[in-house]
Amino acid sequence: EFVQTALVNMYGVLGCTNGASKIFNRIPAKDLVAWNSMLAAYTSAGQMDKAQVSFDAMPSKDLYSYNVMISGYSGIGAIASAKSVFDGMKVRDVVSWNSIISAYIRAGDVVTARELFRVMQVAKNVVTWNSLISGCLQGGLYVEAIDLFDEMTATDCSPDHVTVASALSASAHLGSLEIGKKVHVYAVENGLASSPHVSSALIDMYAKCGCIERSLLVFYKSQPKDIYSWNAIISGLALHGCGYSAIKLFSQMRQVCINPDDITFIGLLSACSHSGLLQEGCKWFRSMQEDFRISPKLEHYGCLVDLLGRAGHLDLALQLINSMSFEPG
RNA sequence: UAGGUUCUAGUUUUGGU
Repeated sequence: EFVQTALVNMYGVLGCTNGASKIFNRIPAKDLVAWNSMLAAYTSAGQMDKAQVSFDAMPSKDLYSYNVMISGYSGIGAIASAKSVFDGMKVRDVVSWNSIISAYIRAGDVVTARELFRVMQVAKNVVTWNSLISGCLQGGLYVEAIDLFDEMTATDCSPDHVTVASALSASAHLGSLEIGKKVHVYAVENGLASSPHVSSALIDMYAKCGCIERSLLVFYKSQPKDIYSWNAIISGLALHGCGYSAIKLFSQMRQVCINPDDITFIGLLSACSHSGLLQEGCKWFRSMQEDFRISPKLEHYGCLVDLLGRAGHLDLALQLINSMSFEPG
């Protein structure tokens, strides 16, 4: 029974709801956890019709069942359905509150998320705080994100690496080296500075706050360097007009077998653009498609149009725009 | 001996869209 439930979960994680339901149907005595696992498989695949049918058919439900439904509806942007599941609960735990708060955040409604955060009757945990802080970031409310970080440090719920990465991102958007440094100090003092999320956020923060030297320092010290860190330093060098350094790091990245993604090329192309490297930019734009099989997105075209325009080739820039297979955003 | 299931996250072009 435990084994079969584990299989249902495995199929669920893989997004294979057919496999999950086959296993589920073969379980002779389905307990509540098995039902919840089947529900989770449907909700994480976004199949809310099937999830709702299972939910209604369940012989009994617990907090997990309701919470899974809230996050499922949240995931497909059905905020009204998420709310009605939440409202239908007699007892709610912190995960229920976190799920409904995230639902409003995903819907872009930070106002309601903030209200729920303030009135919730169960103790907040680190996810509650992180959810609202991340909502503020998505809504461009960077000062509020930092205020929440400060408020959180005064509670008995300590920030974790997710919180710190978010606070660093807020500092970066504000361009405030002073705030960013404070968050960095907090991270070091609390043993959170070596997480990959925090490392890349530090690299980004120092670069955006005008301090490319510190950004490079963090980059070289960080271990292991994941694609987020590589992308952050390449974009950072681009921002500072260090085109050749960006290209150099790009080739180092490939030497250590990190595969560039579409974000890497936005950084690389913008580096070429900021440094006026016309030939290089065109070369990498082609290479991106031919060697890396990455089809250009709006941002890549934007970089290249900018590059061509700055070099005085407005005719070629226009030609490129006309060659796009989709309408400019 | 209470176990398998639920919530948050860092990198993104165009100097002031």
